[in-house]
Amino acid sequence: MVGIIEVAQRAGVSTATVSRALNGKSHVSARARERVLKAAQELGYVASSSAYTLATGRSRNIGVVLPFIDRWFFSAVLEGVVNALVSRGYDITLYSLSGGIGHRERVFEDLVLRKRVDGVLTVALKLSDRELEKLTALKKPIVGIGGPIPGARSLSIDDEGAGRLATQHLISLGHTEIGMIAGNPASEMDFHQPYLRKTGYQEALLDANLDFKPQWMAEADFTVGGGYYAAKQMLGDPRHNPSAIFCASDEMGFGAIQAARDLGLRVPQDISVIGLDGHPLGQFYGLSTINQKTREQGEHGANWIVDILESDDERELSNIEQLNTWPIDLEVRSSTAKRAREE
Amino acid sequence: MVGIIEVAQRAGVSTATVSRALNGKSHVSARARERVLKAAQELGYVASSSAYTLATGRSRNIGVVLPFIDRWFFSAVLEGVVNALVSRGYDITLYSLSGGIGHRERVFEDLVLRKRVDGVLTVALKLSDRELEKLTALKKPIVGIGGPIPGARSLSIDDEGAGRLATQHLISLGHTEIGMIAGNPASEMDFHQPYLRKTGYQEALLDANLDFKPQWMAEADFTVGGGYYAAKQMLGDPRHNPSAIFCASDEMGFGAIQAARDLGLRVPQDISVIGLDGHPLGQFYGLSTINQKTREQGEHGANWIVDILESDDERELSNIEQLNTWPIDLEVRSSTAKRAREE
DNA sequence: AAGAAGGCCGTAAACCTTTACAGTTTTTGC
DNA sequence: GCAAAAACTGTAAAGGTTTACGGCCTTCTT
Repeated sequence: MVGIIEVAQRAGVSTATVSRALNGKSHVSARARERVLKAAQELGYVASSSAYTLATGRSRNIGVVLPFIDRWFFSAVLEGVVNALVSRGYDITLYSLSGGIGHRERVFEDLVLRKRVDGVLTVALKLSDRELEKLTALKKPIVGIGGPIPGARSLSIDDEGAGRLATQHLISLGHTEIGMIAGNPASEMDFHQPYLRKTGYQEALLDANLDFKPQWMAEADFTVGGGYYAAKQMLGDPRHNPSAIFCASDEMGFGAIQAARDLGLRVPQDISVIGLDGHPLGQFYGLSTINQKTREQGEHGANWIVDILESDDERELSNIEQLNTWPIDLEVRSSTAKRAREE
Repeated sequence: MVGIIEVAQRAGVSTATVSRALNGKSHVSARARERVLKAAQELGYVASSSAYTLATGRSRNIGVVLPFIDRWFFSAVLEGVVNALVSRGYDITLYSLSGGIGHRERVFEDLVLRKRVDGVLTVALKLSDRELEKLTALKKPIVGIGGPIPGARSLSIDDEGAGRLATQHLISLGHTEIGMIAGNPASEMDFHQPYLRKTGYQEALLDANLDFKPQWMAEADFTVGGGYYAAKQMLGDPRHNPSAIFCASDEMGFGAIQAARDLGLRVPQDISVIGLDGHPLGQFYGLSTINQKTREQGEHGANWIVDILESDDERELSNIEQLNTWPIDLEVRSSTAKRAREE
């Protein structure tokens, strides 16, 4: 195994100089630097990261912990995170909590803490006091994506505002009987996004002095199938079917569109549907949506935590934002249109 | 920061004993072990992983490199990999190549090699000779999922056989005009799955003495939208529209079903569709498919590489399989049925 | 031309653990 | 009860890097 000593010998300098040259530090003459670089290149030398970490206390590694991986939202965030971190020269260590009970505790106690990572990025997780305490005790920066973390920095959309905006879009098209397919408790993330989105919907109705009927509120599990089933029940009942539906996720929106079609309803002539996410399939289905630019959220969160890590200066650090409400876009496509139903 | 020395002092033993006790080695008395465990618990001690790695040369960390993360196949594999590795006490370092050119080289040269990982798991990647050489030179085990790697162990389905089986299923239902939506070169993975699946399809037709028309072969990019567009062209042409279609991915199958419906064709009465993947949405769409049990592939690959790492014995090592063809299941749902078209 | 300043460079300590080896205690067999 | 074997324990080296500190050499100023 080729180590720093071999490089030093070949370049005719000391190991200290090699280290300085390779890490781009100053106090190295141009000539020495060049020789070191050449020697390292020839020997194919790369510094051992464990030795580096041991000596410096930094691992250039961020722990990312998610509840699931194979659901669209999470994999999209992760994609953004990975790209941003690689560009900035950081590794990522991945933890998923989907392995069941016990898993979670193990992740936080054992794995994250062993000085393995410089910082932690959580996605849609509410940390327990104990977990938060452990993390802050180690002075590791934490950034949460997808919900506020008390006592730590976090980045998320305004779920309530998003629900309101989606509903207002439907109202602005003249709809007065507006249904919603919200999340159900079983699928609740740690942050109660479902609840917040529902609140936004209700507020928008209230503001517009519109009726609200309990039959216009259904719950589903954020999946296409769940949305399909819920929409079918709601739209299939001739006594009080709405003329528009707001779905708390795009995937449920896809299901709702399908349900409408299967019931012989045309979208958007007979029924308008709006989702919330910005799922790539939305374009295919023509689903109007609130785009929360998921991948960019991941990128931003990742850059943010690196900014924190690399600002040694205390003053500089305090310039870094503490809380970030991520902007959302209303994207109107072909699944929403002016209300056409005769009274 | 509490280190092994503090634990040793508190337990009244040497650091060597602490290390042995904590790592479950033998040659420690029950009494000493107990005291060490207690002291460690009280102090909240966890060993520094970098020091551990430096001393032992093992990192208990597997590098996983994928071309993309936010596509279904890859995130499903990843989910399986993560679960399996966490259960076995390994961390995972994630590398995605989706960041563009240059990225890939950097990943292999810089990151993977720095003794950061004990082994490498690649998904749907064909390693270049140089990359393979680097890796094997370091004696790091490599396992590839989703295609054979010459000179390394790998795990994949028989893509050709899968294509044949899907086609045979359609033939067995009496179909004689069978189309295929294959992958296009732009979306080709490193392993030419698209090509292999196409070959299987053609062989099945040949075996059954069935006609093949060029109009029955379309290419798409593995997405729902791509499948939709391709199917619409194929099914919309009254001169030679097939009565069944095999799609090289489930997502294209979803698109094909949608295209058929939009053309007024009933699935499966007018047109049968079969996919290949085992995508969770398949159940919703009633899509018949070849299930390749993606997540389990990930789990298996992960366990495999850990088995290799933990078999110190040479003989034991040789008992570990070298190549694995992953079994597939034909899952017949409601999108395929007996040919009903009159001649 | 001498002194000062500052840029370079090397030595060696520090980072924290594991483990070979040697030394000590306990157990076992007779 | 004794010798031999086994089990346990401690000391210290090793693992590969970074970096504080001090010394040396240039270069510039006056």
